[in-house]
Amino acid sequence: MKEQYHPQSIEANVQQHWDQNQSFLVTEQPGKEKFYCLSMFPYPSGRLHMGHVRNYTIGDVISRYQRMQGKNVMQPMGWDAFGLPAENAAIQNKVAPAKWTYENINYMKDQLKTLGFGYDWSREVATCHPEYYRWEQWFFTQLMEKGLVYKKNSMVNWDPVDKTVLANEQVIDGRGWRSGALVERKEIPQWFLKITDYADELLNDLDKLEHWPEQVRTMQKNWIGRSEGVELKFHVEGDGDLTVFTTRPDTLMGVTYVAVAPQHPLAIKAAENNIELASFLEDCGHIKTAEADMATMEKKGMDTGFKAVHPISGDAVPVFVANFVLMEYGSGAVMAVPAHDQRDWEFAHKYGLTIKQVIQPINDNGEYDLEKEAFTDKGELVNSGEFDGLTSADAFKAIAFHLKEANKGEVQVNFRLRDWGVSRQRYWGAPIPVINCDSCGALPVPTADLPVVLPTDIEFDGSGSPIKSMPEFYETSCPKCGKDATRETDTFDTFMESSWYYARYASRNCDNAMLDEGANYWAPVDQYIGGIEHAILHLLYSRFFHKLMRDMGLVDSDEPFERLLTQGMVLAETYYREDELGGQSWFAPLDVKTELDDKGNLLSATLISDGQPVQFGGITKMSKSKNNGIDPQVMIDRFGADTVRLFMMFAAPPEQTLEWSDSGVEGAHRYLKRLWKLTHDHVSRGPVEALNLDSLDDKQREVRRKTHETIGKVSDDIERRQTFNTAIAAVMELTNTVSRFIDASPQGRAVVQEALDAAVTLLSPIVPHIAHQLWQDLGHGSELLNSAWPTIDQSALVRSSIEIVVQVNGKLRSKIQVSADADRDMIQHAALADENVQRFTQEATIRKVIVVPGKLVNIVVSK
RNA sequence: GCGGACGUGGUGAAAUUGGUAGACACGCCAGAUUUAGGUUCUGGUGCCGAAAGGUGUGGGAGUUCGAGUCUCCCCGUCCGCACCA
Repeated sequence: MKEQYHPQSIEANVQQHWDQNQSFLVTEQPGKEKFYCLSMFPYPSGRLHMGHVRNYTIGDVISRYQRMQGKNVMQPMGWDAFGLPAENAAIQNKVAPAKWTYENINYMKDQLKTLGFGYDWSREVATCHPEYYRWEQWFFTQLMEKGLVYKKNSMVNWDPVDKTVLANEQVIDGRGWRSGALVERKEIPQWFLKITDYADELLNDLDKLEHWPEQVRTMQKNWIGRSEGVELKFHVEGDGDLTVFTTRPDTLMGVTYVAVAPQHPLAIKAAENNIELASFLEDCGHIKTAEADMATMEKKGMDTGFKAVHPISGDAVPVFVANFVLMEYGSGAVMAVPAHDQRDWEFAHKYGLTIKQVIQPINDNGEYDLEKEAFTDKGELVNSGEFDGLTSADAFKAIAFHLKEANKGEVQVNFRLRDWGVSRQRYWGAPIPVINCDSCGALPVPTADLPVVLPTDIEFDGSGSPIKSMPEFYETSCPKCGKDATRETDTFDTFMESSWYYARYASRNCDNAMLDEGANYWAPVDQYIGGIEHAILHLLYSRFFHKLMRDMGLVDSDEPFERLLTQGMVLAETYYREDELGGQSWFAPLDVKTELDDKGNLLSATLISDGQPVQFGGITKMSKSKNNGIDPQVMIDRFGADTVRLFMMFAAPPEQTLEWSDSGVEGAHRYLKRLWKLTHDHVSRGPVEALNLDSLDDKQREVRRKTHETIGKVSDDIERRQTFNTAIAAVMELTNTVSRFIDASPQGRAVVQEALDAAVTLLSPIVPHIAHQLWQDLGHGSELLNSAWPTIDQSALVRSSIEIVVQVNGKLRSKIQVSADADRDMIQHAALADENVQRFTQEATIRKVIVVPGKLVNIVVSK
């Protein structure tokens, strides 16, 4: 055994050993318990960042732990390879998206290998590969046949200068990020998947996901947003009926106006002869499609001049256009009750509209002031004619019944969830497998003609997708009538690819179907690990896809992910400068020099290369677009993979947000050196004899107890709590105990051997390379990777006496030792007899004594 | 704006079921050995205080024998909001 710890050579040797033995190649083994451990696959942005290291280390720790529990573990890896950054790189560096992507994959794969993750690389997928997306295309054609796909108009951000559709991310302060032009909302036809058909099941099945974090289930529940209400009609004089949905029909008699979206036909009709209104609608077209922007903008509206007839009272109320009403949501119209809805209240105040109270607190309990704000609680009806005196709940039923009788409305369940728009007007994605024929309409590409391969030999200049001006791609013939037809040139949303990759890993080599029986052997994923930022969209779409695949007979489970660990984001500072057009260029934190005051506040930030100031852009998740990803490579090169893995797991519990700082890496490295030296010193003293439990002295028993307590603690921390930081701290305590234990006797050394064996094994999922080496040095011929996880010897845990904390009025005053089997009276007696305790109880009256056996005594006194 | 989380020493954090606040580390201070593979080892370290002791988990209130943990209000930060992935 070498005296010095040399991570670079050890890691290279151990990785080569795993490679040669194909240690992580797995196959289906009926009869052996399987464990599918999956980390969210990365977008191949160029280099790994710390968020990846965190994610993949967690996955690897869990995989190796489960393997040592004797399970058949699969841990695959692949690439979420389509997406916007490849197009941006193409524009910036004049390199084709495919070439850029594949080069990034190669580089990042090497990085993953140097980190020693136990992946079965034979299952690797890259979503930009035709052999992957052909099955996605096939699946889409099947969904078309089943009627789960449709086309409708929907809004996009249009850059009138670059003549291209912009992602929300590419719209900054209402302008295109490259052109600086004011964006316009534009409606174009797009493909949708009917996720709303599955809304109920997606909602109800959340209850089955016991091993998902509560917060993720809550977020999904709120996102799906099931609500019961009434859909009703207002007749518009000189036009047709206006349909609205409300969850508060009890407030119907308080409606004093109705509002429609700027894109609503009624608004457009009203604007035909109203220049002012037309100009208002034009202004409304310059807000980007993101809901956050819609919700935070100034609420504005304008009277259309139309009057709507109240379905019960028959009163005429004005119809307004309001910029906050969404055309995509519901019918694009809402009824407004200013007295009982805060947004309506503010709008009514701004435009001088009537505020009519129809609800009051029951028995006048509760305070409110309609002069200051809306009263939004439920209560009892007033000013509502025949409904006066009813409670909100009863009024809901009565008004719904009334409307139903009059054929003007009915009870309806509504979802906030909208159908999934999967069309993108971009190049770097999977082509949508549809052929448009003038006579036959939109038809799926026949299975035999799949995949529709995306041409990769292209020039990309950023002004629209090149395949849209490539006749050799889009010119084709109709599969039905044979006449000339055109291919769809839009591509899929990249969430399509990431919605089913977990299943494809399990059927990786199947070339005649989307999935084979491997998918049912491995699915569902036993442990899924990924960033909390995916809590809603990716996880909801995957759940939807799994149910679609189930209904097509491809898998037989209901949910894709059994247990979910949502990793907290790794954040870093951001710095930028604005250019003349108002665009922003972002600088890597490592290239910026900062000055802080004593409290850590930022005084100044300058770019190291030119010494000029840069703006601080806040602390945000590491991302390509803000250029604040920290490359782990420097750290790996300097300290080795084990140190980086140990440090990352030790820094914080996995679900917690982590503000990146590298202080402490050296501490992790130092610990591994200490562990190495401790083992070396022990081994160099020669062979160790077997433990003889009957002959141990007290100190030896104490070390043994620490060893077995640590085994229990670490097992629980890894398996149940998934807090790897405390697992590491526990092993550190154990090795600290061993370092302080000076006993060169044969049994003393046997106790140390047991402790070191345990420490090395317990740490092996986290620092597998050094552990592999130390295990051999400790004299074991077996392969640590395949060894069994250690178990607790209960007899080692027995204590003869325990410490009890004594408080007086809740304040710690003393600690006493009592025998482990002492009862309440004995503990209380010992506590009251304690010298220190008596100092605080002598002059006072004892009111009460609380004894918590095994823990503490609290003596309540008063003067 | 809406939905979800988070806030503990100089720093990362621990406290698992309401029961010793600060485990384990980083940093810092003092000492020892002198350090060639990013030295090593020993001791100290929340704050105030000589000590006894007091005080302390973003701020304010409350429940309890006892609150970092539970309840309410406020402040701040982060994530998501359907075309970043």
